[in-house]
Amino acid sequence: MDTADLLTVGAVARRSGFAPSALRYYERLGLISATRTTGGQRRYTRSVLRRLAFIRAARNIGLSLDEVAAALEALPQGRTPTKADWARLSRGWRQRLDDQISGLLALRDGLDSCIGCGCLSLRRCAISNAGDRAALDGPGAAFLPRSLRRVGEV
Amino acid sequence: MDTADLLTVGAVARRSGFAPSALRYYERLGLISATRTTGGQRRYTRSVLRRLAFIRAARNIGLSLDEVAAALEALPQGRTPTKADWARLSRGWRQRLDDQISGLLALRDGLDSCIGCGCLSLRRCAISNAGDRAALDGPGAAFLPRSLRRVGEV
DNA sequence: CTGAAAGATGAAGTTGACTTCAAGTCAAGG
DNA sequence: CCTTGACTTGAAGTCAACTTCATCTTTCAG
Repeated sequence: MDTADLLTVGAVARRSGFAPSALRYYERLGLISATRTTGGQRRYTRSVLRRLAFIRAARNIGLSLDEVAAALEALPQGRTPTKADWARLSRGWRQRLDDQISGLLALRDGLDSCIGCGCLSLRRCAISNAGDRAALDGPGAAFLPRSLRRVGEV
Repeated sequence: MDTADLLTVGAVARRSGFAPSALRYYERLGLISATRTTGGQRRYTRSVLRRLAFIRAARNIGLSLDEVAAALEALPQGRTPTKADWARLSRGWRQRLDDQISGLLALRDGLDSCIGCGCLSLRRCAISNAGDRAALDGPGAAFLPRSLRRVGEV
C-alpha cells in the first residue's frame, strides 16, 4: 500500500461526514482502525470509507454501535470484504425496517380513530397504549428517533 | 372537590403506569401539578390521569417533554379541558406520523435496491445517505427510536 | 396509639453517542 | 528553519428522561 494513498483524520472526516472526534471514538470501540505515522498521527486506508458508510447506514437503520461492532465482527478476517459480504450483513435490516414501519402504521391508525373523540383513555386509546411492540420496552416507549422529533408544532 | 376524590402518588402511578419518580420529575417540569396535604404529601385530582395519558401518547408519537410542555400550555386556562381540546392538541400528530412512516419507507426501498449490490456508496447509497429528512439533522441522523433498537441480529 | 407502608427531599447516577477542553506535538509549504 | 494548521491525548462535559439513594416524615388501619 503506497503511503500516498493513506488518508489523514481530517480527510476521512470530510469524506465520511463523521467528525474527527467520532472517528477516534469509533476506533476506541474497535469499529475502525488506522496505522500511525512515526509521529503518532492516524493514517487510514480508503477501505475505512466503506466501513464508515456501513456504520452510517446501520445507524440510520437504528442499530446501536454495539450491534454495529458485532456485525463488523462477522466480516471475513483474511481478505478484503466484497460487495457480497456487505450485502449479507445488511440483509437482516429489511425485516427490521418492516417491523418499524408496521409499528408506526398501527400508531397512525390508532390516532385516526382517536382524533375527534379526544379519548386518550388510559385503557382504550391506541396511542397512549402504543401496542405490544412498545410494551416490550415498558410503558411509555418512544417511537421516534431524535432526528425526527421537534419537527412540527402540535 | 371532595378530598376523598384525591389520589396519592402511588395511586396515580399505578393507574397511569408512570413511576412515582417520573411523576415528581414531570411536576418539576411543570407538566402536572398536585395539591399538598398539611404534611406535605402530594394529592392529585383525577384530571391528572388524562393529562398523563396525553403525555404518554405524545411521547409515543415522539414528542420531547419540552414539546409536551409547550402543547399543554395551549390548553384553556379557565376551564377543565374538553375532549375537543385534547383532540385539537393531537391533530398535528397525524402529519408527523405520516412523515415518519414515509421516511422509513424510503429507507426500506433504498435498502431493497442496495441489498445484493452491497454498494453503500457514500454518495449514492440511499441508506448511508438517508434522505433529505435526515439531512435536516446533519449527517448520521438515526431513524429509529431507542425502543425499537437492539431487537434483532444482523 | 402505634407501627408498617407510603411519601418527602436533594443530590447523584444511568445510558449512548459523542463533543469539548487544555495543553502539547507533528507535518509540510515557503 | 519556521510557522501555521492539523493532529495527539485523557478527562470531563452534554443531552434527555428518568432512576436511585440516603435519610427523614406522614398516613392510616387496627
